[in-house]
Amino acid sequence: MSTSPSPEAPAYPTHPVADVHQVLSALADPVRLEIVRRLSRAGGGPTPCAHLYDGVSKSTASHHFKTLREAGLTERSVEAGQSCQRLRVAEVEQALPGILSAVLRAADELTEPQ
Amino acid sequence: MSTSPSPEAPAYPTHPVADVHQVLSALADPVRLEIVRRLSRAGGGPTPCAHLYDGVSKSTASHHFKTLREAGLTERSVEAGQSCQRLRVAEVEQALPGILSAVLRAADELTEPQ
DNA sequence: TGGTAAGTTCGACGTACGTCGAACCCGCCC
DNA sequence: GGGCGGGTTCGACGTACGTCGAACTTACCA
Repeated sequence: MSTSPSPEAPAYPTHPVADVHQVLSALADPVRLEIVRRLSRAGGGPTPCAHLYDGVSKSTASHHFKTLREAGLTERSVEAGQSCQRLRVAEVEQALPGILSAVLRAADELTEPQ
Repeated sequence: MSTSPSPEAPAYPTHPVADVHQVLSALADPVRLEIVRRLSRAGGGPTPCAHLYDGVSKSTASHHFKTLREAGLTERSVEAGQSCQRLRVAEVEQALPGILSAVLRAADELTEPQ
């Protein structure tokens, strides 16, 4: 009752897209870049956390999710009881035109040298 | 060996453009981003080191120049006795299409908010 | 032949960052 | 109800990074 003032308490607020420096720092870490890449592959929809990383512990991954959210690159939601992240493609493209797509392309070419 | 083995000893070799991670890291530092911005403003030609930074010591600036060179973003030359840096626009654009221009644009808009 | 100015290199130092395990929370479903 | 799997938070720890001043090199100039 008195505990929750609003029906949906937003414990994980969506941040505005941060400045170039912070966004570049967020994207510069290999683990985070991979998360963003998978999010992009997922077609822009909310994706369960567990599908987004390999090789690091849950706590480390959670920390990276937080960093990405604070840079405004992703937002959190809960779908069917699972915590999910979504890439804010449109918002990021508007704030920092071209950066996300260029970085994603470069990352893809690194992975698939073709 | 007191003498140089080759007539033109390249003490400061030009590096190939590094991978996305290293380039993003290089660009993520505010001091380095400013250096790159000024280099870009200079029209792509070699620019004396002293014109490229404010607020940090010479040794710190020299360290940042080295980081940029190792990421393949810049190269060093000597013009009229002065040490100069040049932005490798074409090479970076070919290796990582769109990234440099997008970052530069975002940095400019940060500095000149329209 | 000094002297000065510009750059680089070399430690040193403090802070920020990535990483982990443990503890905790929350929904599910046996 | 009790256990379980997925996430988050909280220290703690080690390393990487940005910063500086001092020392050194080189080039230029009086």
